Amino acid sequence: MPELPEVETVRMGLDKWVTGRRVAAVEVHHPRAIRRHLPGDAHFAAVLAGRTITGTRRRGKYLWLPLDSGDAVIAHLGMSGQLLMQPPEAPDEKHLRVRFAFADDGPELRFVDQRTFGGLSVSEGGAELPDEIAHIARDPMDPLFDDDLFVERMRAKHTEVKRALLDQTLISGVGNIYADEALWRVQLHGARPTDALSKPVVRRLLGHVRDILGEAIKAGGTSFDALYVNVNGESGYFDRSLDAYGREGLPCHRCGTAMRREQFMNRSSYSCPRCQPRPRKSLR
DNA sequence: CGCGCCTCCTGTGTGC
DNA sequence: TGCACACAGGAGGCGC
Repeated sequence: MPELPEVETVRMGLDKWVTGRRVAAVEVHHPRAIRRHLPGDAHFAAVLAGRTITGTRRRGKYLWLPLDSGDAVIAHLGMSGQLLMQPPEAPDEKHLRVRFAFADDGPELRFVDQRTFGGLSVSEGGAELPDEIAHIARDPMDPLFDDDLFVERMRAKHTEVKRALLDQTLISGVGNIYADEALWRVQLHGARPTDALSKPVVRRLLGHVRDILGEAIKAGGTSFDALYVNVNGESGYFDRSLDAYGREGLPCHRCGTAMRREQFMNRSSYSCPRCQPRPRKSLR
């Protein structure tokens, strides 16, 4: 369940392995792994062959590899995607979707994805910022993220605060886990209407989001099972310090009340019934 | 146009 | 033991 910290961990791990290397050949093992590429898999592989990767970039949960052609390879890990560096002789993973072999015959880059919610695509001229992800907001770790604009935009929305946190066009990089963690810290129930939140509360919420993402990057990303593994093959361990996510029935780390789980947006939300009371009036 | 629901996908865990 | 089903959930697409 990679969110921003996990994707950043992958990006950092990948950077030293792929930057400056020339792609020799790309094999697509599963058509669904290539997204939004109408010319097809063969074309995808053809435009990448012979290109040199010039770096690694990220916005929110999206990752891209700028190429010397000015194009870029976009990657989204979805639920279970992994980007692994493997020696060419290593046996294929069960869910290997795409293989990048390099001209130097060194370690391969492999995209492995069990649930195929993730995918790769080529962005023409997208080395700086792919058009395909231009609609994704800057993430709060981006030096150019505009705090005032975020506060203004959130308060202008007519929705619930957790929905807003998960809206990647408002703020990117936050997923279900870190949204619950930030809401726990600021002591808000996720169903609280955004337009009724004060500026200081939204500002504090943003501060917690930023803190949590930063802490998780430091810890190397969260993981709950073997699905998420960073580029070096190590699982993250931030889950040891979670206060809300996955803690149904366990005592709140602040007041000791048993944490609750609710269905929200077709997924689980965890909160403290005492510190995060449900709003009296839900929307509509 | 804003908002919110549906769907895609497969391995794991649970209950009968 | 085996089957059925819930669950994990990011984000594009679409309906209201």
